[in-house]
Amino acid sequence: MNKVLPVMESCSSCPIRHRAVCARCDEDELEQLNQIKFYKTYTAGQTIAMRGDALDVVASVVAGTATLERAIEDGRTQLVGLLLPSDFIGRPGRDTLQYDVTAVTDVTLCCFQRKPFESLLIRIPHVQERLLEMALDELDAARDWMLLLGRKTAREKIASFLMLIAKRTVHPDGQVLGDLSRIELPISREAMANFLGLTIETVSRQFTGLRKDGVIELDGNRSVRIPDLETLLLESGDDSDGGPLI
Amino acid sequence: MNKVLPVMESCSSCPIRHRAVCARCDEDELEQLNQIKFYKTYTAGQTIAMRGDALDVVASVVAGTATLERAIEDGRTQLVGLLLPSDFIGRPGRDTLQYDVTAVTDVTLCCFQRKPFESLLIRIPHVQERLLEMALDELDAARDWMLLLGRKTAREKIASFLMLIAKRTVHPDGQVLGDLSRIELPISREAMANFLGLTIETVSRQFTGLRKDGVIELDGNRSVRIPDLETLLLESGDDSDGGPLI
DNA sequence: CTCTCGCATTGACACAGATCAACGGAGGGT
DNA sequence: ACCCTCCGTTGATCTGTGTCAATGCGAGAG
Repeated sequence: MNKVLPVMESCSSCPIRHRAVCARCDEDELEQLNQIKFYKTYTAGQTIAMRGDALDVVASVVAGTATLERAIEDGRTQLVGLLLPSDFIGRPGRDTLQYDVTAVTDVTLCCFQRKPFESLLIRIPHVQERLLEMALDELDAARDWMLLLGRKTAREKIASFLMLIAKRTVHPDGQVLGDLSRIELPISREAMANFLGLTIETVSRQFTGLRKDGVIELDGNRSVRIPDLETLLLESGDDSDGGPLI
Repeated sequence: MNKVLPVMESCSSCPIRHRAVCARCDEDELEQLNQIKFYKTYTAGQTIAMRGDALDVVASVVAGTATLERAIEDGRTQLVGLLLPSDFIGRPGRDTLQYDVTAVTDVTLCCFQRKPFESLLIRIPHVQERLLEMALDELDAARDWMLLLGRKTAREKIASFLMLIAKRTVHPDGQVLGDLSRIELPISREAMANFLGLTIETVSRQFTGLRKDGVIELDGNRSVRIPDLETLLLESGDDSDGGPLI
């Protein structure tokens, strides 16, 4: 757990700075936020919260990966969100959770009791504004995912997922963490299947297909090298126009 | 267009009351909102806005149905939102649109110039709060739809869609508009297919299937009678536990 | 070192839904 | 009345992905 410390360090100066919630906070406001924050850690596989639970905290992911999922009784499961460092969990103004939250690796959360956090929002309106912006970003992401789930082929789904992970392999402050052409998959084949609306077998087959076609190279199960990001983008079925790749 | 007037009437007292944005507005605040609002109408089939357009207004649907959709170049299209009366279009803080907005029937919008609306938000913070709440509602809806797109069968998708329309066949103030067991489909088979991630042929076949099994009765193409809502819910694959049907 | 256990891969086959194609029926213009 | 067009339905067939089953493989325990 040592390697997460630097991130926690940065977190301690402003608890949810990762997504620039507090970009405009002054010293006094930061101090107020710091007073109500605390850290909590979970081990891989542990349930963080379940659907229907009372939601008395909001939190931001400091380290590790968690999933947000929705299931039907017969076992079918859909991953509706992938929570990577800097992502936000829980909502002011909501008192129950709609989804199951699970730690897929060891996870460190920076938490706030919801009630004090909400009162703070009233005093610091630009944080409220920022929360709306974050919610709208998530809404856009969810809608893009709807296009993927409803209209893309298995191969395009895998390519899109790899692009997503590549894009997220950057530090919150904008710096690229490592070589983009080598990414570490944060989740298992099963979680990917549930994220993409596929089965593990199909996920596996598509990985082999992309490997045989030279689009990706596999190094173990969790490490993927991407010789050419542009080729992968082409495979993802997304519009290639407009804007830089990352 | 005569029949929409009553709704516009109610809208004129508070422009976006439909989703209770202004539930807590006092007379003065309502007056401020009324000063910057105006109405705009579109005819069936007309494009309201396209992806990438500058977004200089926000609006609420007063009458009619519009769709929010995302497409890839090869023609594949996914409907990412269905806009019924009381729904909100456009976002404060965003200046371009991410999706195509199309009127599928004649549509009346109650619009606000975005900039004045945003300045108003600063002066009326509880409206900002309400916007966050609305965004989170939409996020939940989008995530539920992800489960449908990724994991449900064609029959379940159709049943879920019918349940959604049945649920929305209520007046914003909570009163049921008509008999819930008879619903009018607001969109064509093609739009349904794009909403559910299916083809028109499959949509058609599932309708016939549900009709033959006595789950629904069809009266023309756009009118559906539901003898037993509970049966339909069962077909939709949703958890039947918890809460009233509507 | 070997045994196990959990995850991933691969193969054979089945099937839901897509695709291709023909037909029907309502509405609107002339 | 007629035709024409658009939309929906139905049928025949194809195919991508799911299902079932066997095998591989790395990590941790003993």
